[in-house]
Amino acid sequence: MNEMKENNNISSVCTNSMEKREEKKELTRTTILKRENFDMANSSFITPPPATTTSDIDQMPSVYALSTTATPPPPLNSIFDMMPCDIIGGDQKAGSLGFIDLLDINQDFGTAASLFDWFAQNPIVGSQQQQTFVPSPASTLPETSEVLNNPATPNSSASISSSSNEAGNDAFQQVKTGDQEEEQDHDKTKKQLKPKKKNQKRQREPRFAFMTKSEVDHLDDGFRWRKYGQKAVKNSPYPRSYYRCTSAGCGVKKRVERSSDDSSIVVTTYEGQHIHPSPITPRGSIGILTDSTGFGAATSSFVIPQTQYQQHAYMYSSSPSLNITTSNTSFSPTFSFHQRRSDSPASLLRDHGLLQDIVPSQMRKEPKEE
DNA sequence: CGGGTTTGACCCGCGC
DNA sequence: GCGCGGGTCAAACCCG
Repeated sequence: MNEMKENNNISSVCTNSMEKREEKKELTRTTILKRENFDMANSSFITPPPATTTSDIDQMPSVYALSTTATPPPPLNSIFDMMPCDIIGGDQKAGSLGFIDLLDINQDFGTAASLFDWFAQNPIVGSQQQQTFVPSPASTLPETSEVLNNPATPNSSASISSSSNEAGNDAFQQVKTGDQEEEQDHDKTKKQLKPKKKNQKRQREPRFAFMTKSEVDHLDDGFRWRKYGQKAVKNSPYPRSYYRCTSAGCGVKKRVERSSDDSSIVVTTYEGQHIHPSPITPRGSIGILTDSTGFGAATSSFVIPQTQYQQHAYMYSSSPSLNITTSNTSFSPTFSFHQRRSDSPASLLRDHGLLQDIVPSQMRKEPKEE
């Protein structure tokens, strides 16, 4: 109970105190993460090496990578090596993010103004499918990466069907086709539908997770969220918070929790797709921006859980001299906090904090427009 | 008073 | 079948 209280305090501080948020904005680094099977319950995917002072924000940029073996994977050689992004498919055991569906991220996000837009434009690749994750010549974590072990999907945007994740894909399709009402009803009349569920496996929308090095639990991503639940996470001193988009008809949810191993890392999981622009921003506030020039800022912290059996984690220092591959299929997963009210703490964050670190300056100058 | 948060209870799926 | 744990509900509470 006391533990819960403490956790609540953590959460409250982060979500309620604008001043605190503003105060901590500089301590925030955001990362989309790429992971195959991240066991959220165990939160074991990150174990910062002792030698590294993860608490020292100034130490960033840094890269977390994982390996199932005791042998540290080779250093990351290109931006692709730490390309983070995943889609977590539906139809999964709640809470356990095993069998995460990966999306072929070797694609051009250029036409998508937001992750959600991108989702809408690109089919999901099921978990049983292959992912062309990192076309990096310096394939890191070869022994651990299912991505690398799996044959790459030649045409990422082609394959949708998934043996085990059709439910998830279907859910996604529903979103794509504007069939949100069913999902909404599914939520709102859940209890009424219970009898049905006996025969019908619960469908989950694709999920997208990213990790943020931040002391702020609930990052302001431009959308308005209502917290509808909080649960203690097994084997973690930190609770998991559940949020739902407050926009009418929008069933997007997100979960926020801290890594038990590294309290400075926040794992945010989005589920579903917004059917509306951000109430604060003209477009979805989370923007995937194509950056063929690489990470100009190169100061982000990339957390890359790589494997299903994460047992070891290694940290690499990413340097500005990263070998950035500049193919037209490359993209830099960055979070773009678009236009917002100038007096909002988020704007401060954008202007002086996180954004500067994670979004190359040129991209900040001209946000994607449609 | 409306909207957001907290929190205990409940539901459900899964593993044993 | 049972227990566990994640996810959700909803009443109570808080706050501006």
